[in-house]
Amino acid sequence: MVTGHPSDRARKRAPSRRALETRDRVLDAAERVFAARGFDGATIRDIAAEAGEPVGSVHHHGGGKACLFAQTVARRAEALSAARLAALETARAEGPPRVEAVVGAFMRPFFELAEGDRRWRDYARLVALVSADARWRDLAAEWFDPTAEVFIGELARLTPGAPRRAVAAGFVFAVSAMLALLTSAGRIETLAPGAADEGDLERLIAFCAAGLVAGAGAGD
Amino acid sequence: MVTGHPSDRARKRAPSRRALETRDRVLDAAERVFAARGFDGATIRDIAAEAGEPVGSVHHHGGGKACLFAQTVARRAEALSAARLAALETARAEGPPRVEAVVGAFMRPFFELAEGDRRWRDYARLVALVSADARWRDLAAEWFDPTAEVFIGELARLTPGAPRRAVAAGFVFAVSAMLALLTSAGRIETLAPGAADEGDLERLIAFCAAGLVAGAGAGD
DNA sequence: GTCTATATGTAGATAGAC
DNA sequence: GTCTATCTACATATAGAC
Repeated sequence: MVTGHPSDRARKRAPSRRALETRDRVLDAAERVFAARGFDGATIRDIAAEAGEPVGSVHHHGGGKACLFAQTVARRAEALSAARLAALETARAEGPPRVEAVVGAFMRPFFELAEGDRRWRDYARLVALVSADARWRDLAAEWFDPTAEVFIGELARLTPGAPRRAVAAGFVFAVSAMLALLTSAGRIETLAPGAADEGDLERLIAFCAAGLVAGAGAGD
Repeated sequence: MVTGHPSDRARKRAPSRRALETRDRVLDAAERVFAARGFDGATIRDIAAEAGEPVGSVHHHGGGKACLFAQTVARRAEALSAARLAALETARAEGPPRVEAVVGAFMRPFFELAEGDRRWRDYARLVALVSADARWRDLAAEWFDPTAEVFIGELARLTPGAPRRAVAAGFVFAVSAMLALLTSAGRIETLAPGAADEGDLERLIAFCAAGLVAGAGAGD
């Protein structure tokens, strides 16, 4: 799958400010449309209309549909990783953290970013798409696996004796649960009508922390 | 989204045996192709080629793409629910079961069906697609929610004092983790290279059971 | 860099012979 | 019921004027 923008190879000069704004508008629109309709369900035309740009402009700045998708995923990945790693450092500052604090360091930054910012909620849907679709495995490996390794390593240190496979499995389960809450809180509402959603994040963290501890000793 | 087959309204007579076989071949092919490429990524032509049928035949038996998808989801839903409810009855036979037994009754039947049967593994991908995409909410509500209600009710009985919202949230987290393992065990392999996958199901059940108990008291 | 126009392929659906 | 041929729409992508 081609994901490199053509201009990466032969960029002649720095783009103008207006060009950068256009590029941002295109990426913002792509983020919304990919989040709403998935990769195959989205069309360049949808994105162009959403951005208020002509179709050709989306191609020019995006470098093709797959490359455009890859760019939207990459754009916020570093900020997300940085926030998570900073939270982990904070948790580690006073000696070995508890499992719950490590899980919180991974999850809370994403929810804080998503709270009140539609763009990060849309981005969460992109992350869920990438995680669920083997076609984007390379993208996931590039942008998400390094941080995952750090957290898995930290969790392994806190659950001595647990095989790495058990910790990795628990981490994958936890990420799935996190993405479910980030992208479809409505599903919980359907099964528990009328209740408020305050506290779901705390429930998620408690769920995953307890699960990681219990899973570390199971299945061997 | 239209999901009713035209012949539902004016079926003149029972279909011949050959027609039924054709219909089954079409549904089998649709299941494979939808599982591999998603709803938007799949095409009627892919399905026709996979089934060894002409394109028109797929339209005739499927009643359109959306209806065909709905049929593939519906086809195995009752068998899955029945297996789960039977397992729950077995667990309940000797007094109140433990949370872990209830989680196992929900999850084990699906893994047992998927083990060694590619069609059920493909079906798991369809279930994951339906769960993640709001567009299929009605389909999920029709085929999966009733069983979910039964299990949530049982779990609520076993965690007295927990608000229903907490139990429902835990159930959604557990289902997400289950679908992650059913549909992309390879993701665990990436993060824990070389290790075998024996025991992941036990880890999943331990993870979710502990998470449900811990989540029941959190977030309030 | 931007935008119009267009090239080329393929999608879902259907009509009508057999 | 089956299968061929076709309709209509829209997809991605690009060429080239400005």
